[in-house]
Amino acid sequence: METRELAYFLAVAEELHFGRAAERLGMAQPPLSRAIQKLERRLGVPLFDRSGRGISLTSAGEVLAREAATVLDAVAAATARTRRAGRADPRLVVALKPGGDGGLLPDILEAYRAHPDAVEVELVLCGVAQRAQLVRDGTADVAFLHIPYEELTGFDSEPLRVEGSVAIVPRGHRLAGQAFVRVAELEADPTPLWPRRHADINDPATLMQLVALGRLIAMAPESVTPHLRRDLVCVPVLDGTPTTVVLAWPERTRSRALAAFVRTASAVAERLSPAPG
Amino acid sequence: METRELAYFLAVAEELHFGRAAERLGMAQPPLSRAIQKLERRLGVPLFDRSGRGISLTSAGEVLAREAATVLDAVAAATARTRRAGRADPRLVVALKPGGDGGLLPDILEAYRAHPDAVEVELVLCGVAQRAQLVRDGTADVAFLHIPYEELTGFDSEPLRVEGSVAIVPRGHRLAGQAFVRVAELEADPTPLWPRRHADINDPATLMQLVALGRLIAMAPESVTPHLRRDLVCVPVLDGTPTTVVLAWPERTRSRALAAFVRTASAVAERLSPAPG
DNA sequence: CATGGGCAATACCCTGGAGGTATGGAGACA
DNA sequence: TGTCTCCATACCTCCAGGGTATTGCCCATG
Repeated sequence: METRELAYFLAVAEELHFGRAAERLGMAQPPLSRAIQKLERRLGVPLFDRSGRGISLTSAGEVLAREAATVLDAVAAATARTRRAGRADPRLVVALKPGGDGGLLPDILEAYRAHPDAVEVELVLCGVAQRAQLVRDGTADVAFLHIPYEELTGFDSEPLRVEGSVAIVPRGHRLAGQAFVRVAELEADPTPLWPRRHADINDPATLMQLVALGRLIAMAPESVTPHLRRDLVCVPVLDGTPTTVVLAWPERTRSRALAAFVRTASAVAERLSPAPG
Repeated sequence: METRELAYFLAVAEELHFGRAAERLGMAQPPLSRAIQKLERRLGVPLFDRSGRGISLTSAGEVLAREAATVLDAVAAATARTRRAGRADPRLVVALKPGGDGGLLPDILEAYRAHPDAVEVELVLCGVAQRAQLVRDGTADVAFLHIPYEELTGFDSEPLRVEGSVAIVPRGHRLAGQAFVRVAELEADPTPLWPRRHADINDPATLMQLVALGRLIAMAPESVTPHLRRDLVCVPVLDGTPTTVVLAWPERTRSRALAAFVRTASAVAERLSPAPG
């Protein structure tokens, strides 16, 4: 099976219409029909039900749609990773969201620089959704992810640090003076608790603004504390879900530079915090 | 990048010789050379060092070799899974080694049969090395694996049961009467302890024969006990590494039949043992 | 029931590129 | 320096993948 055929198939599977799929692929409909027929003949299995008006995926077709997407992702990642490995200056691309390193990054970078296998480190600061994607598609080598907020499917990983939860409230807030709170207290408050009820806010600045205005109370890993606006304060949440900061990289990857980075990061995390993972 | 090109590249990367690679691929050397050149041009990156006598992989080439293997495995798996999904009678193929189900399989099968999404279950009994491979390459849907003896890389999994370790010794052995032993005692014994020092024995019959002859002491999960030869006995190892029996299936897979099987197995395991995972 | 429209399949042609053969050319080693 | 090895280049062939024109089938609609 050639990747071209898989791309053709996936286009038809998504459009469920040979004509539109062909247009999307920049080709005519008949060769596309033939390519799919050929694929079906080779696999010995029908992929589409063509019963009159419109087509639909057979169960085999549904399986192949999934698999084809996997393969095409892997091919795209292979291209990106190979290209990057071929650049003259070897670099390690690290993806993280601002403040998403649990405060460990400066020490990790300093310790890593001393390592014999170390290469230049490039930091990519990005939003929450892109981070894992950047590693999956080969743009980045490794990312700081937060469990349980992000999926580790398809990654190898190394836990670095476990963080407790804090509630973020305006400086003058009723809870601001307390030594700690519990989740139940926060939920009892008339102010909505993020991310329990407002999972659709993805921009931290917006979120913090809403907190400052008293429209929300936010819960976050304790490492956000140093980066917080001055008009907000943190209160530890005793029974909040702990967050684990992990380094995640693609399975089967084992460049010396990456291995050194992971080992350094792990050592730094262990040195800086009593109980890592 | 077409899969054909990746296969070509991988052949050359493995042989490190265009002539031999071409022979292996059943083609002439010049078109192979050209195909690789084209690939290098498209990627914008040299994949081989061609400095006189012999060739070698560049660092980009090493990356692509890994990635190409991943892609080709994914393509092979896609073919196998699609073909199997297209067969008239839907089946769930379960791979396990004899006795590798932790004694759970009969109950799981019985419970599964009652499930609305259940399909015919086909059991593939196989050796330890093939089990994960069968799932990876799409021949099987799901396998019973043993942690930490087997890698879960690339799989989703569900832990079913945690088992203690037992030492296997001949019936008349010095340790046979004891209520339990510790690893240190076993290591102190002049008889070599498997798998610590004899990891190269893969055939259980051979292994058991060696144990019966007093040439080895074997450590294994406790669920081997019912299948043991009558001339051997088990002694619990108090501080032996516990084994977790898990169900493992390919990431991103979610057929109804498989989901039903996993959920059933998990429920059965929870019912039969106090503390699963 | 007849007709028209939408859409995939078929028929037929054409071109680019994959593959083959012959040969060149650059190191390595005697 | 000559020769051997092995990859690259030159040149040719042919087929597979792509295009255009058309048919065939199903369904909707009057």
